[in-house]
Amino acid sequence: MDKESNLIQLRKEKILDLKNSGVNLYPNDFKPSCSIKALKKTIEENPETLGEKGDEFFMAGRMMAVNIMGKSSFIRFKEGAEQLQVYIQKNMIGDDNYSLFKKLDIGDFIGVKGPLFQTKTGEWTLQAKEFRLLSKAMRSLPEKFHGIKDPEKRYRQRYLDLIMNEDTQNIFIKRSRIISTMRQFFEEKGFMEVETPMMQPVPGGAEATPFKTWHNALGMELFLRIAPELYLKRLVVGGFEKVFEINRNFRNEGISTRHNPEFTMVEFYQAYADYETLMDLTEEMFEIIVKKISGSTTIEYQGQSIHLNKGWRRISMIDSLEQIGGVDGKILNDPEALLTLAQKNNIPISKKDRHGKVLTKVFDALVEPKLIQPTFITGYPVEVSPLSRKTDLNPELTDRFELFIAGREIANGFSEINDPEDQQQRFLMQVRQRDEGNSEAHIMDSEYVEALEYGMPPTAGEGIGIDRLVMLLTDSPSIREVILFPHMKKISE
RNA sequence: GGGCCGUUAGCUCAACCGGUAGAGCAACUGACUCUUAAUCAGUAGGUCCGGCGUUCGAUCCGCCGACGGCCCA
Repeated sequence: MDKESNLIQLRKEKILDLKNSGVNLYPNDFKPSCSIKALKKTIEENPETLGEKGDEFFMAGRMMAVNIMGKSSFIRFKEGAEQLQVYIQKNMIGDDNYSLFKKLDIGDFIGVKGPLFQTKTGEWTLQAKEFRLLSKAMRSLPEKFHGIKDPEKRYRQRYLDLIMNEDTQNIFIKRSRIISTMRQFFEEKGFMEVETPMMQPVPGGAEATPFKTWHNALGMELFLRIAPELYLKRLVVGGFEKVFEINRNFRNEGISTRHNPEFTMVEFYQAYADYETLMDLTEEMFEIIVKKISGSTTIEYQGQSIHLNKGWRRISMIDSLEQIGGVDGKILNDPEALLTLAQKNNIPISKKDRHGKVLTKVFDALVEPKLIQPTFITGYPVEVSPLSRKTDLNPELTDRFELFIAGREIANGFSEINDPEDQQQRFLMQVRQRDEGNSEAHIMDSEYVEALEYGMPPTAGEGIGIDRLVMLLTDSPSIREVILFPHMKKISE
């Protein structure tokens, strides 16, 4: 990877010395009694069983700090927020073991056995009676106080970030808990978890540029999915009336603080539900998750207080343009006046864009950034909603919502089209857009339409961006902070 | 894709107007049996992101490129 520094040279010589003196640098027969966390719990609950004559424990870990004071030393293990200090004395472990210990480095894994005692400051500390090397490190860790800060290094070598930065660990622990809480929520509501193809012959379910790949044996082009939507609805046709899938989607687009080429979404579908059912469900789910993760329904995100307790604002796109975007209501029905407004605000409009698309673009520019508190925007134009059911009283609009928090889209849900002829027409409208140069417009998926022709119950479905949700609940300014290995350019040479 | 900023020791960061690079921690040698950013004494460590140019002389100025961060589309 990089040139060998003097530090590594020295380390290699040391390792060779240890090997030559018969030390097994990588044994695998040491079994700790318990984790540090469990040990700390024991200390808290049963301090009377400890002390010099009390229970002895086998403990293992990476040495994160070493203080050698001649014939006695302190070392420190870290395990997330938990730490364990170990006291090693020459006359306890013997001359040979002690001189071996002195040759070891911060970053090495060691195992110790002994009872606990309290130092003069009261810290419970393991008194090592036995000591073993468990795994030798060849490279030295970053500096203990400042740790590792360079974002590039943190992302490319995430393991170092995780070793050195407790905050980073906490983000990914929270991420895991958010997903498991969500999974539990769906299961308790009677949803079944499924997995649908990540490689699809016709990429659909969203407006995005897909990644292409090739299957050799089948001799066919495949696409990494941009959404699981059309497969999940086939399952509803098949009789699975409540399904969800938590997995990756891939979009071949720019990278930013809010976009990673692969990102995680949950999509879920419920028969005999409509988009309003899902708004209620979303509020309920978020409240449960937020309480569990943050302990409160109010969170801080980048200096803003966000209140996530149920009863979020629901407002139509048209009303939001007027009330939140400050757009004169008369303009909204006047395509020319709206175009002038868009130009004035430097909103790029294509000549091919129909009125509903222009409205949506103006909304994105003037309203979306102002939606700090959780807000459902409803009544999306039919032109930008090729899979959403038309509103009964106004066929220009759809039974759809998007959820915005902290100025960002977090979720998108709607009552599904189950009229196969309507769906066919919508796809055709998309095909026309594609022909007119919109490379992100939907591709016709005739097999999906055929599935609808067998009959789909009235259904509503929703997708929630997990990465963005995790950003929100971990107060992370960039999506890279919540993805373990965000995509980076390859370093040449 | 565009704009701004950054890249110096293993890590975190300095270096005035262009005059051959410095600290803390880590490392190495030694002292030290209750330290906790241990302490004390000493030592070593650099392709200043890469290339080209300007200059007597470039970490510093200019151009090109790589990678990253932020903002915008």
